[in-house]
Amino acid sequence: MATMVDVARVAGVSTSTVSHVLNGTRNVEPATRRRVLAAIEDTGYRQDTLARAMRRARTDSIGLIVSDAGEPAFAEMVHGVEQAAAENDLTLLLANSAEDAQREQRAITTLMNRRVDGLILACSASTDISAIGALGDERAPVVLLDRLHRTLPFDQVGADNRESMRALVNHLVEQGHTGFVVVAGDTRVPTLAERLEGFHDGLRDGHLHSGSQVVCEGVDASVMFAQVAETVGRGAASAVIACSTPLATLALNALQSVNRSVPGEVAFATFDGFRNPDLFSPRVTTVRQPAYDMGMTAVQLLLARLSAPESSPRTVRLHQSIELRDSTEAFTFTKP
Amino acid sequence: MATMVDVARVAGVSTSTVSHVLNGTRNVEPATRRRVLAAIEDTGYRQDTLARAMRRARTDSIGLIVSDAGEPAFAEMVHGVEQAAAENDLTLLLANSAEDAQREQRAITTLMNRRVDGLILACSASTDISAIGALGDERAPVVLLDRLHRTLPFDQVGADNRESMRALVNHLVEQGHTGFVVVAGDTRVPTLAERLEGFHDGLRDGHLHSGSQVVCEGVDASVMFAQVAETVGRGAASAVIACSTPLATLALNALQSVNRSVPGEVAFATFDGFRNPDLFSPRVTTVRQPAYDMGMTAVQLLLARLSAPESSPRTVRLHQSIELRDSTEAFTFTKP
DNA sequence: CTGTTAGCGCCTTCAT
DNA sequence: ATGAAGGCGCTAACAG
Repeated sequence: MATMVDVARVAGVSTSTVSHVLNGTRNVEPATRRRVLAAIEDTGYRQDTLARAMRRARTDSIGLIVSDAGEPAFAEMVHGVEQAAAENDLTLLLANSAEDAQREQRAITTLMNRRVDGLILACSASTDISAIGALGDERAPVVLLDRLHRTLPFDQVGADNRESMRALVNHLVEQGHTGFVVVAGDTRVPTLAERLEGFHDGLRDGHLHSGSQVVCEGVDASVMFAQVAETVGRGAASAVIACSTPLATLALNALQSVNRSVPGEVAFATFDGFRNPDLFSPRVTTVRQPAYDMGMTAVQLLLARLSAPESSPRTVRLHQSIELRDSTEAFTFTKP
Repeated sequence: MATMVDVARVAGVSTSTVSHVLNGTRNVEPATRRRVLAAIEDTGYRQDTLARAMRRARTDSIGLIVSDAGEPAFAEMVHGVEQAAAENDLTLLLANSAEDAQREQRAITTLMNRRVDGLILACSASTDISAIGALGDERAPVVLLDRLHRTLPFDQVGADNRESMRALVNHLVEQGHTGFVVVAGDTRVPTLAERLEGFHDGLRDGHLHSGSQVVCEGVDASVMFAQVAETVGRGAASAVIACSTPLATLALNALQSVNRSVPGEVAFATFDGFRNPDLFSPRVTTVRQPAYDMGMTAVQLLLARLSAPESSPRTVRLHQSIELRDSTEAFTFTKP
C-alpha cells in the first residue's frame, strides 16, 4: 500500500505539501498540485483513515446501536440515520444489541474505541441506566433514540407515545368498548411504559375502572400469550391493544388460538405494526412512529451538540399517526 | 484520556510491560502485573484501538454490506453474521447499500479504510462486477453473500435457488397448473436470475411450453404490477410466483387490484417471504433461505481464508426449504 | 523478567 | 509557496 511518503517522492515534493493538497488546507501552486495529483494516481495512494484519525480530533463517523435493525420500526430509524449521515458526510457504524445489556455495552465500547464522533443509542430493555449515564464522561456525545430516559442528561428524540395511546383508547371507548387487554410487554423499555401510561390516561378520560382491565406486562411471551387467550376466551374484553410489533404477533396468535375473529368478535390495534399492513388479514389499525424522521432528527441533534457542546440537552417528541383500518372499524359493537 | 505512558508512570514500569500485561504477550511477574492492573484502574486507562490497529496488521473487525438490513432475509443474515462474529471476538461494522452501486462503493471504501480484516458483501443490483473484482487486490479478503458471481474469484455462500424453484414448479405442475406468472424482478441480481433459470428447468420437467408463460422482469415496479394484473385478469395464468419479498408485495397487490382471490382463483408462492407468515391471509407458501446459516457460514469462510490466504476460493450452497401453506392449496379457503 | 527504542501514516506548527 | 520535524498511542524487536 502506497503511503504519503511514496507520493511525495514520486511528485518530488514534501509530505506536507501532499497533505495540504489532499485536504485543501493551504494554497499550493497549480503546477505542483497537478504533479501531486498525478503521483497519487500513479501510486494508487489512498488515505489511511486510521492514521488520520489519530492525528485529528475527529473521525467523521458516528455510531448507532439499536436492539434489532430487522424490526420494522428500527429498520426505518436506521434508514433515517443513514440518510442524514450521508448528507453530512458521516460514516455510519451500526450495531445490534439484541435487547441484551452486555452486548450493548460491548457495542458501546467498540464504537467509542473506534473514536466515533458521536453515538446514537436506543437502549436495550435490560440496560442499566447508571451505566449509560456514565457515557456522559466520554469524549463523544450521546443521543438517545426512541427509548427516552428523563433522568439522563442527553439529547433525546422519541415519539409522543403516551398521547397517542390515549387518543387510541379514546377512539375505542367512543366505539363502545369498555373491556381492554393491553399487551404492554417489558415496561422497563420506556417506550412501552409510556404507552401503558397513556392507556391509563385513556381509561380516566372514559371514566372506566382500571381494575377491570387486563394489562399483560413482562418479558415472558408464553405468560402474556396465556393471559390474552384466557381473558378474551372468557369474553372479559372486547378490544386488544399491542404495544409493539412482536407483541402484536403474540396477541394475534393468542386470538387465533381461542378462535376469536378480528374484528368480528374482538377489536385489535397495535403500535409500530407490520411491514405490509395492507396484506394482512385483517388490516390492522396501527399507531405508526415517524421512525425515519426520528433517525434524521437524532443525527441533527448530534451535529448540533458537536457544534455547541455546552448547550443544555434537548428532548424532541415527534407525533405518531393513528392509521385506522378494518381491525377496529368493520363491526358495530353492542354494549353488553 | 489516560495513555499507556500514564499507566506506566503510575505503576513505575515501562510502557512495554504495560503493553504485555494488556495483551498477555509475554510473562510478567505477578507483583508487577498487579501494580500495572491497579494503575490501569486508577487512571481509568482504556486501550486506543486506532493506535493499536496502526501498529498491528489486524483490527479484529469485519465489515458487512447488504442492500437493506431491514429486509427480512437480510436481517436474518445479519443476525447470523453477528453471532459468528461475536463468537470469534470480531467487531462487526454494518452498512446498507440500498441497491445503489455508488453507495455500495462508498461503504466498501469506508470499511476498507477502517482496515476491516475482511469484508462480507451482498452485491447491490446495480453493482459493476469488474469494480468488485478489483477488490481482489485489497489487503482484506472478500466473501460474497447470497448474491453469487461465478466469475469472481472470491469465497461465496448462497442458497440453491435454481433447484428450489425447480422443485416448487414441479409441485405446482403436479397440482395441475399449466399457466404461470413469474415475478422475477431485477435479474441482474444473481439470486433472482438463478430462480428464473430454475423456473425454466421446472417447465422443461413438466413438458410445458415456455412461450405461453409470463415472466415479469426488470426494475420498474409499476410495469410488473400491470403485467401481473393483466395476465391474471384475463385468466391466462393460474399460478403466480414471486421471487423475493418486495416482489411478493407487488404481486399480491396486483392480484387484489383485479379482485382475484388466493388460492380460490389463483395459486401463489414466494421466495424469502414475510416476517409473520402465519398472520397473513392467505398463509403464503414460501421458499425460505437458510439466511442465518448463510451469515454464519460467510464468517467462517472469512476466517478460513484469513488463516489460509492462498487456498482456492470455495463456493457453498445451502439448501432452501419449501414451506407449503394455504396459498397453493386450491381446495382450502381461509378468508374470513 | 523488564526496559529502550524505532517506527506505523498522518497532520501541523514552525521555519524558510 | 514549500519543507523539516515532532508527535498522536501503541507494539515489537532488540537489549540487557
